[in-house]
This record gives sequence, structure tokens and C-alpha cells, in this order.
Amino acid sequence: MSPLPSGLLGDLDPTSDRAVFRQIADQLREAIDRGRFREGEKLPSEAELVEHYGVSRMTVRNSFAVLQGEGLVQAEHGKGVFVRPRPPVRRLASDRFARKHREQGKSAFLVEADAVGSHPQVDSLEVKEEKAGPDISARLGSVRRVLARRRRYLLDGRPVEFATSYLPLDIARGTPIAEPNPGPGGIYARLEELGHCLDHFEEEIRARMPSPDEVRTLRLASGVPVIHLIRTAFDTEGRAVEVCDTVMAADAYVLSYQLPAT
Amino acid sequence: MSPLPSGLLGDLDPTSDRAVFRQIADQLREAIDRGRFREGEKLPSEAELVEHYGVSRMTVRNSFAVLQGEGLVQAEHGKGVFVRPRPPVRRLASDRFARKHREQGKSAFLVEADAVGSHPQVDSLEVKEEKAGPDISARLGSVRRVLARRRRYLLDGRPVEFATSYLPLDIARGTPIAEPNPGPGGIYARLEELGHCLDHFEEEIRARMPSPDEVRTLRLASGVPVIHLIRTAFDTEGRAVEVCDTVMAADAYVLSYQLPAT
DNA sequence: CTTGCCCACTCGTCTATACGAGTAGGCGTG
DNA sequence: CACGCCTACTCGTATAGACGAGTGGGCAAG
Repeated sequence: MSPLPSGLLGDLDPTSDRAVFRQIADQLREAIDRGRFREGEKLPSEAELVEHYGVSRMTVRNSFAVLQGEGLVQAEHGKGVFVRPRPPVRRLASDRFARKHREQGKSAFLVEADAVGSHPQVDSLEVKEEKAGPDISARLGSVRRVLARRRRYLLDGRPVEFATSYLPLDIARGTPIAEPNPGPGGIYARLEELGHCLDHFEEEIRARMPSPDEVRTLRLASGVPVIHLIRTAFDTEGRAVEVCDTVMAADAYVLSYQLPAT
Repeated sequence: MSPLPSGLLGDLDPTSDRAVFRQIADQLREAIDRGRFREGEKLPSEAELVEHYGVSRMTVRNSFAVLQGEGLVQAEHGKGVFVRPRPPVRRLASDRFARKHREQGKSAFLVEADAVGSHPQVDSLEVKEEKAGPDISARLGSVRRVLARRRRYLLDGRPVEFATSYLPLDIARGTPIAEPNPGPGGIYARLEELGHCLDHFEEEIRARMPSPDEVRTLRLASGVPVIHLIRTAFDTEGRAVEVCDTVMAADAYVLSYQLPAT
């Protein structure tokens, strides 16, 4: 095993009270920030760093764990540890549900993906009636059972978003909304056709670390949080006609909103 | 050391191909989810789990590391590992910059905190002229130098948000905006007094893991992401008059927006 | 009673070792 | 040439042991 190029990484400061694995993590982080290791590039292997710093393997692994927790690097079994590439981001504009887009007939997700030249995909569609949880029930105005539409969105094969729409049964049952494919313009177009004229949406946004389930569904690397968005659609009578619960891979999204100053 | 109450945690499945430390993490996670360990409560110590499962200490520590990465628990040196308490959240409504609030004269942050009975605090205020970075410069329309206002917000002593406002020098220099305390209603009120009638705001939202710097400034527990919000204020002439770059502890916030359906 | 020390218990850091398992490339066999 | 095996290198998992450092309670000295 050839030694590391000198100058690439510094030495440890034995007098420092900063833990050795933190010092190593600091040096690697700085090297990444300075571009000495580029996106997708392989970092020195554990064995090389053990050699370079004269520490034990667990110490090196601890420093990698720090960087993984920060979402900076990701390990690939059998290959090495790589600088995590910044994936292309999806920008969600606040007018994405404007009627003008709906009237064009294509789903917002597909239109947008085509626009940036990505290959969009929707899978694991499930449409069924079920009991509403307390939160959903409260948002929809104390309904007991709801129609739930679950689907996962992928961009160029990568899962980026997992969403569930909940609708009161008295609105959705027996309509195209209860079909796997609700038709052009999506369920908002159908709602308007059914006489529920949409007035406005409310969106609640949180960010947190994913559950193990979400890690699996969205194939998330460690150190990647999720954005949890809960949207409620209101008709012109002030009734909540839909709640959409969305979990997004945070590294794939930038949300954008316009607020009036008045 | 007394053994763990039986039934609290299960046994390992040696035939499973799931790693032992993951099995332990799974059991602890489930116990937390089921409420067997409540918020703020202490989990069994490493030594107790070593005893209970008959594994080495590193294995137990690995399982704790998993849960810490998920933001579920946090370790306190010398005391134990505790279920992370969910801190009270600040809700940011999309009308928080509406003129009607501004005209009441108090800063949005202070009003809101008082309303929920928290003790608000603003510290580490820095106001200075500096060179604009490329991103800020682009958002403000190619200005070279800007006035930067940095401050940190605390709720009941806990830092929750760190924000920097950038304003073009031709707008801010020599005005109350360049003072540490810009006066009632904040800088948006001053901007309007100076003839820059505000028209709308644009907000961009991202979520990611914090840098070590942000961990220090916001005193973040491990496994807590940050929400990164960049707001641009536009006047009625369409000019960007301010950019505000905000980093928030994600576990302290819910953002809320209203979107028109038209 | 108060002070200060000590000790037991907690997690934090580090070493050394072992084996398992995924990857990729070389090399020999067919 | 094509296939499959072998091997070297990678990270993943687990053990065992050592010492450091923060916390809090008990206990003894003052």
C-alpha cells in the first residue's frame, strides 16, 4: 500500500484536547471544502489513513462516522468512502398548484421533470379506503374514514418523494379520484369538476431525520434529512377537501414561496 | 448492577442476518415509540445493555449511535442516554411579515414569543459593511458591498435561529438600518419609511445537516437537521432591497404557508 | 452543619485483533 | 475469446480491554 501524497492531509496535534477522530474528521472536511476531494471522488481508504496518522482503525472509522452524519460523505461496501455528490434539486414554486397549470392537463411532477430533462416516474400506487388517523381527521374536519392515495415519485430512477393524499369519502367515493389514475390535471382538476372549487392551500413544513422506513423507501444516504410537508386544500366554502402528506429527500428539493407584503 | 426488568427489551435473534447492533437499536426504538421510555427518560446504561444482551460494549454503543443519528436519543456524559425531548415549536405563519404586524411596532419574534409565554432573547448582534458573496450579490442585483446584520434568536435561553440580513449600501448606509437597534417594527418598517414600499417576499427553503459551526451556534443535538431559509424582499418597483439568510434548528420550527389556488 | 474528598457509575476515546462480505481486476482454464 | 475462479483490497461487524472525564451521592473531617 503506497503512502498518501504528502501535503494532502496534515498531522495530528497530540497536545490538542480535541479528540483524535475529530481532528481527522476536521482535516478531511476541510480538504473536501477546499476541493482537494471533489464530488463523487474516493477518499483515502481506512487502511491508508491508519497508516498516515498512525492510529487504529476504529479511530479512522469514527472520523468517517462524523462526516457521514454531516451528510458529507458516504461509504460504499467493498469500494471505498466517497464525497457525496450533490444531486440535482427539484425546485417547487409556490404557484405549482395554480389553476393555469392544472388546466394544461399534465401532472405537475411530470411537466416539471420533463422541463429539466429528467426522467420522471411514479410507482407503488395504492388507493384504498381506510380509517383516518387523529391528525388527518382533525385537518379534514372530524371525518372517520377517508380515501387514501399513496404514491412514490422517482427522478431518473432515484426515489425523491413519497406522498399520501387523504380525501373525505363523501367527496371521493365512486369518482375518478378513487381510481389509480385520476386523469389529466390530477385530483385537483377532478375536485373542481365535482363542484369543489378550490380556494387556497395551506402548507406546513417540518424537517427531521428519516425513520428507518423512510430511509428504505427513499433510499436515503445517512446524513440526509427529510422535508415533511402537509398540505391542506380548501374549497371556496372554507371546507378542507384534501390533505396531502409528503415526505421528501431533503437533498433533492428546494421549496420556494411567494408572500405578499401587505 | 441490577439486571434489566424482564419484558422491557426482548432477545437477539442469532439466526437473523440483521446486524446485532441494529437489532438492539430496533428494540430500543420500538420501546421508545411504544412509550416504554418517555421523553427525557433515561435509557438503560451501556453496561446494563451489555449485560442484558451478552454483547460487547462497542456493539451497544453502535446501537446508540444509530438512534442518535435518527435524533431519537441523546447521550449526556456522566449521566446516561436519554430520550430526546421534543422542544416546543415555533410556528411561522406566512403572514408574519404582513404590514399590519409591522405597524404594531414590535419585532415579530418578540410578539410571538410573548404570545406563547416563552422568554425571547436576541444576541450576538453584529452590524457591518462587507463584501457581498456571489450568491447574495446575484440576489440583490449585482451589488458589490452590502450592509450585513447578524443576530441570533433564543427562546427560554435556547438558541433556535441564526440570521443575517444583507442590504445594498445605497439603501442602508447612514440610516437607522445601520444601527444595532433599527427601531420599532424592524428594518422592514424602516425600509418603507425610506420610500421603499415593500411589494412581496420570496422564500427559498432547504433542509440539511448542520455544519460544525452551526452545531456550536445553535447548540444542536446530534441528529437534528437545520432548515435553511433565504428570503428576498422586493419593493413595488421590483427591486430586491434585502436578502435574509436564516438557519433554524429544525426541531424548533414548523413553517406554514398559504397558497392561492388561482 | 458544612465542606471537601472519594467512589461508583456514567459515557468518551483509543488500541488491537479477528472474521465476514462486497468489489474489481487478473489470470488461467476451457 | 469467454467464462469462472482467485486474490487483493474495500468497508462492516464484533470482541476485549484500557484509561479518561463528567456526575452525583455518601461519608468523614473540620
